[in-house]
Amino acid sequence: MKTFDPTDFIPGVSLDCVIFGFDGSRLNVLLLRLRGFDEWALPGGFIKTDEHGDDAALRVLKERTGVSDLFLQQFKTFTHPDRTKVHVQELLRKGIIDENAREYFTSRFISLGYYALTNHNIVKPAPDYLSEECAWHPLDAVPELLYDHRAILEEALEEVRLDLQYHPVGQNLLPKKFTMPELQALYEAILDKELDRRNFSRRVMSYGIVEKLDEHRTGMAHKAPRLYKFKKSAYEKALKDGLSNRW
Amino acid sequence: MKTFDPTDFIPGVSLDCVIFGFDGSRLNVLLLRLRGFDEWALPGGFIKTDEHGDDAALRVLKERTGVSDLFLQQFKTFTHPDRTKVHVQELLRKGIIDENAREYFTSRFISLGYYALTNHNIVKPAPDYLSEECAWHPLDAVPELLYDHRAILEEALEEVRLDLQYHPVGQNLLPKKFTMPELQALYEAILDKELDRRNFSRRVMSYGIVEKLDEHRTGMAHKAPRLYKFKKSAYEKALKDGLSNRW
DNA sequence: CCAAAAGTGTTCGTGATACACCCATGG
DNA sequence: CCATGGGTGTATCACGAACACTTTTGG
Repeated sequence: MKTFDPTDFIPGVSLDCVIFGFDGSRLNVLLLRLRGFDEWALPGGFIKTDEHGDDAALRVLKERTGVSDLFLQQFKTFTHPDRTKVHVQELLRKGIIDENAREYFTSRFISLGYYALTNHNIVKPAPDYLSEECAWHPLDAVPELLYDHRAILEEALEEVRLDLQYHPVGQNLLPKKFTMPELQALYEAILDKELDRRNFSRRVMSYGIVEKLDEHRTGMAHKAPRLYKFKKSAYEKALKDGLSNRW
Repeated sequence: MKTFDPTDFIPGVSLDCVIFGFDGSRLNVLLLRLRGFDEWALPGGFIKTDEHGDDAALRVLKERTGVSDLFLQQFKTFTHPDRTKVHVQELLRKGIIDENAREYFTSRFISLGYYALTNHNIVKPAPDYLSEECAWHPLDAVPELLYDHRAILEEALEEVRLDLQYHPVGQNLLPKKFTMPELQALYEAILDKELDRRNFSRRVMSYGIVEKLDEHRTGMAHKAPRLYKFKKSAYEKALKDGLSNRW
């Protein structure tokens, strides 16, 4: 692996990705543990000198997860002047930063927050060159995080819940063909709230974004649930235009 | 006025403010015309080396409008690598940038987008040191803008409309005491859409954020409309928690 | 007294909520 | 054959949309 060259990147600007993974019942978030640290951190990176921020985020995502077509959304930029201060000295002291990059890392950073939604299973977590572990953590058991990453995570979660009010969710998070209970479990995991089975399916169907298939998921106990798939064009239209406005 | 010293600011990061002003019937946006340019630009600025982005935006706002307690919202960061390329050469050629700042201005910039909502009347538009004019423009007659400012403006407007779905609007935009038709005119201006008088007032009242007063606005023709004021605590709670969730 | 705008009430339809019942499957 | 979960139907209620009538004011 080639070493980190600070001149490849614009200074003072980083990005952090809150990657949510759905495992069928719970939401998890992908975290890294830096060498020599007990705390964990959000996967992040820097923007190349001629790169769009969104492309940088996609690159980071691809590097950490192996997956390239995730739903990715910029949600906020974090600019507190001391946001990295608490841990950056420790980072330098531990000697995991190359000599030539120490100055780059010492400066104040603002960070673009992105969130991504993905399926737990298609992801192969890969640590970056600063980390020794990359792993999923369920949202109700998130360990201590570096810097202001805890706050970034919280805001990402709020943002996902807000987006859910107006935009369809599920593409990339569920298998191509999925059952209604699976989709419902996803919504319940994101909202951390139980929903009524019957009303849920009626509402989803009324949006016209899923299509009923003539197949059932067999093999498990109980009645075989019917399979559905997203209607691509309607789904994308709903992503762009929203699902309904109140005024 | 002291000259611009690039070492006071973090490099490569700017901010742009989309300041919407309501004049009683239409939404306007505050724009600057740079010396020697025909195009206009959003009021913007840079972040001091030890300053929070939000504080920098408040500072810019204060400098351009004279007003300090505006509702200000960060909504997106613009990171296209060539976003300023089209005009930055022209800017340098016109010689309105100090010699010592030319290098600072030449570099690629990412820009934090903020929007603010204010009352047209309480604002005293003041050009910055690069501009010769600072003036309101109605949304349906926005002139050519520099850089990607047109796109920033469009996205800000979309964001305001989205925020309107869930959050109260009106504080700072209307006088302390206002009439229901005035509030409705504001909503109509933002949404660019006519609303039903009767349904509107019922809905607003149901949110519990305004209080009916025993006063009327007299002096104009026709029936004297009743005055209302915002209930501060309920208004702020609604700003924070939103007005209603759909799931 | 009349035009124009403000205030209030009613109806209607849609969509959310809260239920109860039937169906399929594996053990 | 039964426990468990999946699928569908229906009554009710709240809310938004559409609409009509009355009230107040200045001219």
